[in-house]
Amino acid sequence: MTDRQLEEQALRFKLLGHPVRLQILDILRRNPECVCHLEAVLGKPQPYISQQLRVLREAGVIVDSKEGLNVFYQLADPEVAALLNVALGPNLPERNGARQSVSFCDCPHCS
Amino acid sequence: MTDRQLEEQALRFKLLGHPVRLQILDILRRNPECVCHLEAVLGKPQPYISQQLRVLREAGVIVDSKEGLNVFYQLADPEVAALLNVALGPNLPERNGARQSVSFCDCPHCS
DNA sequence: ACGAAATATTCAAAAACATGCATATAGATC
DNA sequence: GATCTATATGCATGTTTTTGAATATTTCGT
Repeated sequence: MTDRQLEEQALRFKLLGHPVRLQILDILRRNPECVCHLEAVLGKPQPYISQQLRVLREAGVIVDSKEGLNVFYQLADPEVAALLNVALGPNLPERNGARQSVSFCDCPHCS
Repeated sequence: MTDRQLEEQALRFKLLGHPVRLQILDILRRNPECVCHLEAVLGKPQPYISQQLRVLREAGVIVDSKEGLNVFYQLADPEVAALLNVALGPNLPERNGARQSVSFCDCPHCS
C-alpha cells in the first residue's frame, strides 16, 4: 500500500463523508437525474446542490449530460459504486426497479 | 435509506477520509499494535498519533487493551473492515501472514 | 433579440478540522 | 516514593469545509 494509493483512497472517502453528497450519490447510482430532481428530493437550495455536484464532478465521481435546459448527472466511478454497495446496501433492481418519479419535480423525466 | 443511516455512514466515511487515520486502520486490521509501533511505522510524533487514535476510539472503530506500559489497539468495526477490503484490497493471510516486526520499535511484541 | 427557466459560479462568514507543541497521567522499576 | 517510560490530554493556530446568498450563464421559446 503506497502512500499515493492511501492518499487517493482517503480522498475518495472524504468525498463520501458528507451526508448530502452521500445522499446524492445514493440517488444517482440508481438512475441519472437532473438537478431539479435532486433539488426536489433533498429539499436544499439549488445553488447548494450545484456546488456539491461540482465537487463530485471535478473528482470524476459523476458525469453530466445536457438535455435541453436540464443537466442530468449519473454515477461514473465503479469504485465508489462498490463502496456504496457495502455501506448502504446493494442497489438491487428489485429494490429500486422502477425509477421513482417525484411529483414535485417537473423535469422531462418526471412528467 | 433513512436520514439517520445516511448521517451515520457519512460519519464513518469521514473517519476514513484522512490519510493518517486510513493508514492506521490498514495496519490495525492486520494485527493489534501498540502506539509506539504506529509511531515507528508512520514516522509521526506520538501525541499526533494518540490524537488520531482517540478519534477512532471515540467513534468505536478501534478498541484498546493495556499490556503493562503499552496500549494495544485493534480494529473493532466489521463495517469499516469491509470498506477497507473494498478500498485497499482484502487483508489476505498469505499477504500479511507473519506479523512484521519493526526493528525500530521495541515494544514487547516487536522485540 | 427578449424573457424565462435551469443550472452554474462567486463571494463571504462561520464552523470544523488538522497539526504542532507543552504538559499531564498512569504504570513499572528501583 | 522517586523516577522513568509509554501514552494521553489540552491548547493555540492556520487551513479547509460548509453553507447561505447574490449573481452570472446557458438554452429555450416567442
